[in-house]
Amino acid sequence: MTTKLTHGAVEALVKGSHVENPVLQLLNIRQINTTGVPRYRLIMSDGQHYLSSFLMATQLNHLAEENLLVPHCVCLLKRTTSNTLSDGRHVVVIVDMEVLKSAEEAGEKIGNPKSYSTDGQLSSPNKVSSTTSEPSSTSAAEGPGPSNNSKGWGTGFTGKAPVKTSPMKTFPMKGSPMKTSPMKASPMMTCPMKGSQMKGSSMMTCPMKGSPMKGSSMMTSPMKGSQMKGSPMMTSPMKGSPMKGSPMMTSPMKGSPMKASTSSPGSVPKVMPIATLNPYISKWTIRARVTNKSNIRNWSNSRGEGKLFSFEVVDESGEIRITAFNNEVDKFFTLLEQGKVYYISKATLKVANKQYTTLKNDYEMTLQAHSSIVPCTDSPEVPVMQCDFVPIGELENRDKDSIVDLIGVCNSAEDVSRITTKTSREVSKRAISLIDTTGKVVTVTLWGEEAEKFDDSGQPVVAIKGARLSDFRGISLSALFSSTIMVNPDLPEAFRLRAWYDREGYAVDSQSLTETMSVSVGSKMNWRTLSDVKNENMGHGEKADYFSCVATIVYMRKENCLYQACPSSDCNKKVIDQQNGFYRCEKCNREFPNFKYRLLLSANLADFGDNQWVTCFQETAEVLLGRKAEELGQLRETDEAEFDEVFQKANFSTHIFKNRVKLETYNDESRVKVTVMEVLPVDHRVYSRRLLSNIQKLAH
DNA sequence: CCCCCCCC
Repeated sequence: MTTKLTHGAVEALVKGSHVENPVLQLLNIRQINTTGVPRYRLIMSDGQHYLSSFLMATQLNHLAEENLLVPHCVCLLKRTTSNTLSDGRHVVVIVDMEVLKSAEEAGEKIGNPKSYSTDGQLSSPNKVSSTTSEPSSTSAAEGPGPSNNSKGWGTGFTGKAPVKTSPMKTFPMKGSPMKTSPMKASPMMTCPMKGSQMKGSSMMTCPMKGSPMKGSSMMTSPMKGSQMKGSPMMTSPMKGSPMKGSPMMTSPMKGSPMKASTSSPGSVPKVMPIATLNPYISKWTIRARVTNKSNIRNWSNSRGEGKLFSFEVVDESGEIRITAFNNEVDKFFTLLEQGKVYYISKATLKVANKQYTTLKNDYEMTLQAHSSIVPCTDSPEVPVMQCDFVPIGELENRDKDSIVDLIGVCNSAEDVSRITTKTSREVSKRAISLIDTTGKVVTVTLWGEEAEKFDDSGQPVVAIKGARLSDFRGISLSALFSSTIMVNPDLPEAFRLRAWYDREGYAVDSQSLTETMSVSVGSKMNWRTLSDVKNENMGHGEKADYFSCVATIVYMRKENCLYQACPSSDCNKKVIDQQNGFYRCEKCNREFPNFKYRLLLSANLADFGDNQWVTCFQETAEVLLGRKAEELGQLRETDEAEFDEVFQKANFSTHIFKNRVKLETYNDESRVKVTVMEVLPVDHRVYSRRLLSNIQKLAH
C-alpha cells in the first residue's frame, strides 16, 4: 500500500499557511556544513511538488545520525516554521518531525513531484546551488551524509546570495527607556516580565483566578515591575499578561501555528528564526524577546580584563544567548529591556560551550561594534520564554550538574539566611521546597536577591529555568546567576499545577528527594535495613561503611554499660581502682583521686527483617537512655530500681541510627562491628514515604 | 574576550 502524502503541503509550508501535520516524503538529505554542529538540508516532496529548502533544526540531528532519514522515507512534520532569508529565498525549518515509514517500507518516490518555485525570481529551487540539489533519480538515491563537494547545495545557505534588505541602523542610545541604573542589581533581573509594558494587553481568561494564589502578593509575581497602571481590570497577577498564552511558550514542539514569521514587506527587515542561525549564515536578522538579562560584570584574568553582560532571547523557533563586551556593553545595555522584543542583526555566531549554557541552542552570539539592535514595538506573537520542565520525579534520572527547568508548587520555604562563602563573601540564601504532580518534593536553593525577595505566601507556583542539579542531600537544586525564577508564571503548566495542588496536591503523601531539616545535617543518609548490612557484606572493605537505619532497641546489656574512666578531659581510658581511693590511668600514667563515668552500651537493634548488635559510646548511649553517664553512675550506686527503670523505658524505643560498620579481627576471628555514630528521633518528615519506600525497596 | 553560580 502506498503512503498518502499531503498534497499541497509544500506550498502551504512555504507560504506559512496552516497545514496540520503534513506527511511528506524525503527525496534527499545533505549536510550543509562540514565543521561544527551538523546542519541538514532536506528535499521533501508532497507528491505533487518538492522543495529543496527544508532546513532541519539541530535538535533533530539524531534522526540523521541514526540513519533514519534515508531518501524515500516518509515523514510527519509536527512543527515547522517558514521563513524568508534576507536574499528573498524561502526556507522551511523543520522543528519537529518523525519518520512514519522507513525508506525501505516506502519503497520509491511517490508520485511525480515537480520542483516548487519558492519565489517569482527563482525558476528552480536551487538557484544557489549546483545540480546536485536536483532530486534527480540519481541524486535522490544518494544516501545521507556530508557532502564532500564544498560547492554543493550545502553552501546555498551561507548567505552568498545578494542581499536585498538594507541593514538595520543601530538604535540610538539616547532616550533609552531603561529606568533603573544598569549597575543596580534588581531582584527582577531574572524575571521575563520585567519591565514589560502592559498597555494594550488584551484580557485573557485567568485560570489562576479564584485560586488560593490570589492571596499572594504582586511582589512575587513575574509581573512585578510591569507597568500596571491604567489596567483597572487587573484582579489577578496573571490576568492581562502580555504573555498571551502563547502555546509555544513552554514547548517549542507542540501546537505552533505554522504561520510565516516574516514581516510584511517594506521597511521592516526579513526575519529569520533563531533555530536557523549558524555561523555559516552571514546575513540575518532575528526578532526575539529578551528573557534573561544579566547585570554588567567585570572580569580580569591572564588574557585581559573588561566588562560584559549577557542576555537571552527567544522567538517561536528557539532561543539563544547573546553576550556584549566592553564598548558593546555601553552601547546596548540600557537599550535592552527584559521582556521586550528587538530586531537583532550582525552579531557573531559561535559554538556555545555546553558546559555553561542553559539554553537549547548549539550556538551563541557575541555583539560586535557593527551589530544592530532595534526595538520592535508590536510583536505579541513572539513567545516569552521556552522552558522544558522536568517533572520532579524525573530528577532522579538526570545527571548531577545538569541544568534543568523546573516547575512546582512551593509548599514550604526556609527563611532567608546569610552565609559566608569559601572566598569570604557574604551572600543570602533561601531553600525552598517544590512539589509537583509526581508527588515528589525537591529543595531548590535561591541566592542573593532572589533569596531575599522570595515570598512563599500563598504557596505559589514557582518555575525555574536553568537550575543546576546537585547530589547534595540526595537530590537538590541550586539556582544559578543565569537562572530565571518565575513566581506564578502565566504558563499552562502553572495553571495545571495550581489546580492540582489546590484540589489534591496539598494533601498528598509527598516524598522528598532532598534529605531535609533535622535529620542528616551535613551528611547523606545511606538507608539500609539490617539484613542489607549482612547481605551486602558492609564493612568488609578497606574503609568502614556507613549506613542509616530505622530500628528498635530490643535489648541492652546494662551490665558493664558504665565504666570508670580517666577524668582527664581528653582521655576516656578505663582507670584501675587502686582500692586506696585512687584510680590509675595507664594511658596518662597517673593516679587520680576521682574518675568519671563513661557509657559503653551494647544494644541489640531490630527491624522487621533482622537484628544486629551495636555499640553505643557515651553520647549516643546518653541519647538512647535519656540520662547523662554521670547521672546513671550515681543512680547505679544509689538506686538500682531507678537505674533499671531507665533501661526499661529505653527498651523497645525506635530511632534513626546512623552507624559505622567495619570488619574487625581479633584472635583470628573476624566479625563485623557496628558502632552507632548518631541517634536521631524518628521524625515524620523523614520517616515518611521516602524512608518506608526505600526500606521496602531495599528489603526486596 | 565570560563561564563567578556560593552554604549546609
